[in-house]
Amino acid sequence: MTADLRRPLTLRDVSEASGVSEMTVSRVLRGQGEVSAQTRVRVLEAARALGYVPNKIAGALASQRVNLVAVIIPSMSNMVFPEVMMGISEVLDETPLQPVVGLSHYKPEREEAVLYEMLSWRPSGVIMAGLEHSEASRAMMRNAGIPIVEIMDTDGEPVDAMVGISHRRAGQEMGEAIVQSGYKRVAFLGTKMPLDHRARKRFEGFTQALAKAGLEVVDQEFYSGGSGFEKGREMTKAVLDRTPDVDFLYYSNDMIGAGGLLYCLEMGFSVPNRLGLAGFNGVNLLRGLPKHLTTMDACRHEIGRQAAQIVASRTENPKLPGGERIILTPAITRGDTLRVADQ
Amino acid sequence: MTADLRRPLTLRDVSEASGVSEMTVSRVLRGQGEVSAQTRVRVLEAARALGYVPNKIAGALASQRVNLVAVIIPSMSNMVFPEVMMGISEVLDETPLQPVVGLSHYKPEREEAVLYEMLSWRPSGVIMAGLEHSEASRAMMRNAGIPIVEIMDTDGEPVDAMVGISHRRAGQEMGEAIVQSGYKRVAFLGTKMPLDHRARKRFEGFTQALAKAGLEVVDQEFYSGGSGFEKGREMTKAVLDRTPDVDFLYYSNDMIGAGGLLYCLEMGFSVPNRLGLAGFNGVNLLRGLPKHLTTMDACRHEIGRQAAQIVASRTENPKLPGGERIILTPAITRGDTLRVADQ
DNA sequence: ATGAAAGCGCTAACAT
DNA sequence: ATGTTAGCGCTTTCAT
Repeated sequence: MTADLRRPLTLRDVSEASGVSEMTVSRVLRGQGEVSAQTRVRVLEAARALGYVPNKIAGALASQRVNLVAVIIPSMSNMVFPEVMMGISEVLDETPLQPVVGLSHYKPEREEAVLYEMLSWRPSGVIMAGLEHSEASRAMMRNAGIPIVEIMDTDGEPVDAMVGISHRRAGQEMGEAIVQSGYKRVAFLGTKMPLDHRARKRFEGFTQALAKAGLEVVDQEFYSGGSGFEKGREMTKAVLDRTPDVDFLYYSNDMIGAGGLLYCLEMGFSVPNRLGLAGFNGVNLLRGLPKHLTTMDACRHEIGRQAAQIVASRTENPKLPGGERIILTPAITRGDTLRVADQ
Repeated sequence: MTADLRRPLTLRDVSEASGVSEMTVSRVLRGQGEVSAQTRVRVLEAARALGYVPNKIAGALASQRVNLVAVIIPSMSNMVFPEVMMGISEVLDETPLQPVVGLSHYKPEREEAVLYEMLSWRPSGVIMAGLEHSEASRAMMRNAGIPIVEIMDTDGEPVDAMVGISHRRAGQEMGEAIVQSGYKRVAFLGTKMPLDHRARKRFEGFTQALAKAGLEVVDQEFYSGGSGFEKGREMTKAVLDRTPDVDFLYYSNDMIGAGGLLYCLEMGFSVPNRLGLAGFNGVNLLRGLPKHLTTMDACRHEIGRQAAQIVASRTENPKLPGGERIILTPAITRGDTLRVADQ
């Protein structure tokens, strides 16, 4: 059935096989324009028989339309971005748009290279994690002439639209909850800040909330590299050895928080009375630990949905004004590792 | 600096701004062909000043070359594929090739649609998870005229190249190790089989190994949906309630295995003496649990590297024969949840 | 309802 | 070292 030439098939091949003009074949294959039922069938059969796969490169060049949305995120391996992706996919699945993912590995220069590469394919929109980018990246986004949505973080100025939560506020709220619960000797455990702006902002909001209550972080421990349980254990041990009278551990993500929690339970600490813990992210993978870690949902799924929705709407109706600002409000999941407020 | 027209910039704009022909501008921007240092500088400056981003669509159409590698995997959310992706990226980063990921969500019809979509962009190669595909998918891959590498699994016939491990053999070896250790009443906990061919093959190899020792699986429990600790706990509880005298639990992945392990320890079972456990995958995220789960490394990183290497080599040298078959051999990580052989 | 011509923005191949 | 010409495989636009 399949003609075996060592040349990719073109519309012309389908046209010849079906005896219908290239133009009409194109119309059938795109399901666009008036075509008689009869010719439609002839074309479809010929295309299937030949095993024709349209060349979107030529199509895109001719139509000046590319149904791709560039999604640029730091990493896929830490459980937060896959959930954002799901939200994006859910919404784009209802449209002709398709997400294409690029990874920056938290490096601005890599982010810039990925952005350049993706823009060179002329996507319909860009969804980009974070608000901190190289000046060149910002310039590219400003000049791209397509919807740009910066996601996750809202503490700063987007190039165009933004969807996210205030990480400063998130840190603040957790700090306040901890103060409310009567903890006094609080430690922070997290990623090395320069690498992760959102963690830094949470830390800033957090220390600010403590300061309001006259408290300071009594110890801190930073790491870089993948976050697993073991990292959480090690860091927790380090803090507890160094500062035995600490009474609260605030982790910059749930994964290290969970590792820390397991360590504390093993060491026989009474959680949350002698020692409280909290993480960040609401990783539901972790439900099933001996105790539920207190955490805060970062609204990742909803962020993905809203960002995709903005790109979809603006693609469908390019006259829309742009500059959307959607600030979601995360809530604390109290879990079992923060004692109830003591007044 | 940046000219502000509402039309995407073209090579011609850079050509006019620099007073150099389009062709030479193209050569400079691609770093190809002899160009005097002087004109190179003029072109580069003009391009940067304008904020020109090349149009790869036009470039690809003209050159008939697309430096994209289609990677089609079931999902990103279960920790096994991100590691494969890292292996792929590591190798492709040394080449002009770029991975583009598509997700099948374990559905053959979705896989087919994603493949069609990706092939329509005329990638340089395809890396596809698994050996089981719809007939139409196999036909597309056969006719694509580019390197096709099927990964993860080697129990079957690939369209072109394959890189992976034998999951049947992996199940067998774990079964043999369990028998060796003297366990007699073994249960299996895993995904619903039709959804996951590799889990099914492990199960088949596993039961076969038990059968050789005159044993049968005494209970089994299946689930669908995301694998988290909680699923593992629930399934484990179900099995232990139903079959209290079970002495070994074999899980189809480490995530549910870890949930099960936590449950067993909480319930006070003596692990690995009264009750042994094993998982599959070697998720190093999980190091840091109270006990190391016995598991088997699926060589995911190496699979990614080798697959990418095949695509890279064949892209660089299209005359290579193809049909590569790379079968990796996973090893058991004994951990703390399988008692030592008792002869 | 169908077709013919022109051209999308680049690069291969061939001048010079 | 640089320029010219002719497409790449489609879709847009305009005829019929």
